[in-house]
Amino acid sequence: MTVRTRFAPSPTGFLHIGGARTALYCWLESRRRGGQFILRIEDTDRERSTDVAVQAILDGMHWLGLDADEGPFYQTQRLARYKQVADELVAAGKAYYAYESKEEIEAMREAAMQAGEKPRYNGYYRDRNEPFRDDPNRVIRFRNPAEGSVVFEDKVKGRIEIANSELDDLVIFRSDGWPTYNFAVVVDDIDMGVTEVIRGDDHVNNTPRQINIYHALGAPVPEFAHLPMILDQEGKKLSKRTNAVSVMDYREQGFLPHAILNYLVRLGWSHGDQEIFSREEMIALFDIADVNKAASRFDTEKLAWLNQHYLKTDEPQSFVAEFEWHLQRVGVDITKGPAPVEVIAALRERVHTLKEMAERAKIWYGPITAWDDKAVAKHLGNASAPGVLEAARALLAACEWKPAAIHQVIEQLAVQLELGMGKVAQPLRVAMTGTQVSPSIEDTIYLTGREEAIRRIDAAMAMAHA
RNA sequence: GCUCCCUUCGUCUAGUGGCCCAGGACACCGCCCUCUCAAGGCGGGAACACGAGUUCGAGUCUCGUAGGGAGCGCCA
Repeated sequence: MTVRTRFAPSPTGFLHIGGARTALYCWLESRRRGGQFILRIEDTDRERSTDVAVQAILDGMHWLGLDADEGPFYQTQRLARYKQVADELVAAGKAYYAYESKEEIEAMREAAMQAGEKPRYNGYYRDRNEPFRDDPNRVIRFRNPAEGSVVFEDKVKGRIEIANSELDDLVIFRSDGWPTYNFAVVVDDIDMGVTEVIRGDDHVNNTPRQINIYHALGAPVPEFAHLPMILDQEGKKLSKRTNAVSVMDYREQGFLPHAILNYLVRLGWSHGDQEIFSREEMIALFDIADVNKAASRFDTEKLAWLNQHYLKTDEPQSFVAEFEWHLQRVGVDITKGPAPVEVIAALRERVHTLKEMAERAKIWYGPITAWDDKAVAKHLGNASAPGVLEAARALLAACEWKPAAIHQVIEQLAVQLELGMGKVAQPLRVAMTGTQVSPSIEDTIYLTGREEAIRRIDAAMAMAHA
């Protein structure tokens, strides 16, 4: 039987980083084993599900390149099927109607807590054999086995056993006519032939209940793998308030999708000492059974390192489009400056993100907007600066406009004026950028363009004399 | 409260009884290189939560303690 995994988010928010890792692992597991990856939107919570969130999740998945083989399926479109299965369960005596109000249930829970027990349903209607009646409080509850225990071998956590006496008769159909999560997932996973259920470990405690439903339905139980949580830098639960949680936030911060994937694949999983994984390597080497049991923290510094690694080793062509997206976001008109690929070549070793790259590229697409006083004083205010600028102006007006040729001009200048490279390059750097930090001087000048470079030297000469 | 789960450098991790006075990576510090900033090279500090056991031998097995997390919904 072929392996089928599924990613089943509920559309109540954006695709967050933990969900992205779950999706990645599902995707990798299906890819390595030659199976299928299914996307299913769990939108039975009519109160909180939104179309905006559905779109955000789809966009996030697409941006990461985690394309599904099947779906997206929507649970809201499968209502008739859930009803049918629930009715079968009731007919077979494996589920029953119950009529307590929410308030009554709440009171029941509190009473149980008082008595030092788990808060749960007391089973009032379990053996009452109450027939269907039209009642606003009517729900369908699953008749959970009273005896024995449920045991399963989790591919991440290992053997897990929970006594049925710990489980109560959960609601599988709400009074509003919609199925609950625990029921809908099982019906869907059976119908969709899911063989590997890979999800967050906040679902571990639901698994025994679901296994009981599989049994009641006479369906084969899939394999389970529960992934530990991803915590923030402080070891706290990731929260929208203090962390970037949406994968699209990471896009805005200038991270490459592949860097995020590489970071995520190593968070909780490893292959010896290897840190860098191409898409193909991930697929070939990843195994859900090798995932760690413990929660891990999200370390933006390491993500930044990976991002830079890909920035400086990937073919610039492969991410120019993404870079141009960032250039536009910082208000750059890319027709008014150098080709973005050339900017990438100059900056890729000096920044960690595309956002940073775009910020620093601004100086080549428009006038210098700010002068660093210290830089001006130090490098334009010294004795040799005017001579350097003047000589450079003359040579740059005539040389071939290529970084290598410009480099020669600078060197020639240093020899001619009997100055160190620093004395020659720094005044020019300040002239080109208004600051004392930039890529190599020849790249900086080259990207500025001849006309503009000369204009900036003129401006700098005025400042040097003043 | 009850149930389930987790615990190796600051962080991500290697490690499946001897190869470990614990390896790699990020971060940090130092040196080198150098037109600035980076990148790169070299080097450094830094961990088996604790306590009992089992064993000739334990980071690795068992039990306990402590700490952390998740769940206990007509949310997913």
